[in-house]
Amino acid sequence: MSGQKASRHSSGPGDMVQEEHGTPDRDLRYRRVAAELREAIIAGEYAAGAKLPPEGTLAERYSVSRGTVRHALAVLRTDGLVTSRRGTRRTVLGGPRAQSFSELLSFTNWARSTGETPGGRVDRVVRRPAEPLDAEQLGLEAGAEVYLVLRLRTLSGEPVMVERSIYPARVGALVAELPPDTVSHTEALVMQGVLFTDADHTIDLTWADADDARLLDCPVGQVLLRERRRTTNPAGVPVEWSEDRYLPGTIAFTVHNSVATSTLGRRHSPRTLPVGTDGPPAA
Amino acid sequence: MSGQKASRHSSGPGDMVQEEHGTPDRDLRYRRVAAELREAIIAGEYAAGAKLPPEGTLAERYSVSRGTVRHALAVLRTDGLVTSRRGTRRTVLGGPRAQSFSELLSFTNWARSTGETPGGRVDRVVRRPAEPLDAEQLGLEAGAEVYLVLRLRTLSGEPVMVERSIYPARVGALVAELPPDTVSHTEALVMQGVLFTDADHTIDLTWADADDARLLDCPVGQVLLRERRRTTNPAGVPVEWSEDRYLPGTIAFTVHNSVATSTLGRRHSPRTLPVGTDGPPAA
DNA sequence: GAGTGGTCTAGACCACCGT
DNA sequence: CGGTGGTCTAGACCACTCA
Repeated sequence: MSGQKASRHSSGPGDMVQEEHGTPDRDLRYRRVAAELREAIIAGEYAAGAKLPPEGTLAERYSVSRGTVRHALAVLRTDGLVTSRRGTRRTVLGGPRAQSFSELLSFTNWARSTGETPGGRVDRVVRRPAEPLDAEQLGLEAGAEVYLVLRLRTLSGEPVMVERSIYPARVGALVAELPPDTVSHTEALVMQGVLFTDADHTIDLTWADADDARLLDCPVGQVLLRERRRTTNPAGVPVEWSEDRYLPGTIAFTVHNSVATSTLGRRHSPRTLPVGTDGPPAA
Repeated sequence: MSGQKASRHSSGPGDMVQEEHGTPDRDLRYRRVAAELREAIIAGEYAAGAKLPPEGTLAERYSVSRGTVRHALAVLRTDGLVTSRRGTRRTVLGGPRAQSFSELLSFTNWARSTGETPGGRVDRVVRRPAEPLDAEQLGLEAGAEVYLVLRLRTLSGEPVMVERSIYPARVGALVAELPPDTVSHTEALVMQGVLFTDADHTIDLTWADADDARLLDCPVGQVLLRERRRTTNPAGVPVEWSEDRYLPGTIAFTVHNSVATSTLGRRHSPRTLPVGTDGPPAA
């Protein structure tokens, strides 16, 4: 959402409706409508560039109010499936499909959604006092107890990423109890009632240290694509702080945004997180 | 927007309301409310972790309907300023503030919004037939005429990024006419009536070629953070296709997302765009 | 000027959270 | 159980696009 262009267009935050947190897809009417439209688009009933029927027509077709249709269309719009402009019918866009929050949050969910086979192994779990950056990101006192989980993640058996997740004590204790072969820590936590609702991501690059090199089977100093993520629960309390390092060529991050959907930004001077300037290790 | 968690939460696209394209911030009621709440939050009237007043109260306070308040809050939510959960009041989040669409779209706008001084110089403008990737991204016939604009971008005089923008003939012709010292091509285009409403971004890494090395004053083969961007107008017609290569350490990309706001994704196997596997040039 | 999307209202009901 | 946010409706009016 938000800004745009100067003269004719020009900014202004976009807007979105609220949403429920945990209902099967087709229970809610707007989701049902969104799902059916999405399927129709993907099935090719509406080709890229085609116009969608007017809201009123859709409302009749699905026997819902216009408001509900608009809610559904807003979902599709954020997903980057359709645009809209006053005065004309909505247009179907081509382009990549955005993924869901859970696919973003969890390597496992993401891999599964792409048909890949996710795997991994825990390298070590360490219980230690929070370092300054940990404390800051998790909103803890310096020195509070945290858990560090270092894992290698694989795709179809190939090493792809090293994940360093840091959890506050309460959450970390749950993670430490998980069976060593647990594929998705995130999923396990969710099932134990830990809620993940918001995440801030920072993407830049860094260089492999000894752990990375050993786990990814690459030289120390190898350039890696880095994603750092701070995830919070509905109350805004941080529940995870993770640094993921990907081998180049294995992954790219995609973002869709529009005048009605912001969320992405660039960062220059260190604001919250230092940018990866450390430079390649002497190695 | 979108998905969530498994058992209790679990996925499902989020949702957003539609939005208008070009009205001053405070004309619309929901924007006025959003703006005032945003200011109040930034001013510290609601600290991080604090609870916002209930929707009904806000509706009275601003003399609008509850629907309008919800619309405003949805804006703040997408910006990552507040969370929400049924049954409890909304919570104010800390964390980085999301930037606007225009800041994302244009290096110039972004730099200005951070207080930096953007600069740059055009290295060359080439009019040539579209290469296969260009044609695909711009939705043109192979061999259709496009304009390539190669520019060095600087921050406070320091080289930061090399931008290769490819425009379809109609748009390119406008760009080619711009005075050589035009700082913001995007802004200039907007003023000429070219609309930018949606963008797909892909972030990965690549290695400097001869042009990059010359302009950025770095060795050939230097690792660079790459952002490729395809921007479309409200009709879904591509208006720009750009590849930006940043020196490491100068920049990081940030994304906020929540159960109510997706847009970010990972990509593994080439779907639309090949991931940067080319590997460092023999150099 | 007809068609269509964006804004806004008023009210209803439900699901969930905490006390 | 009361408070609060999420869903849905029905209708109104306006702004913009396009023929």
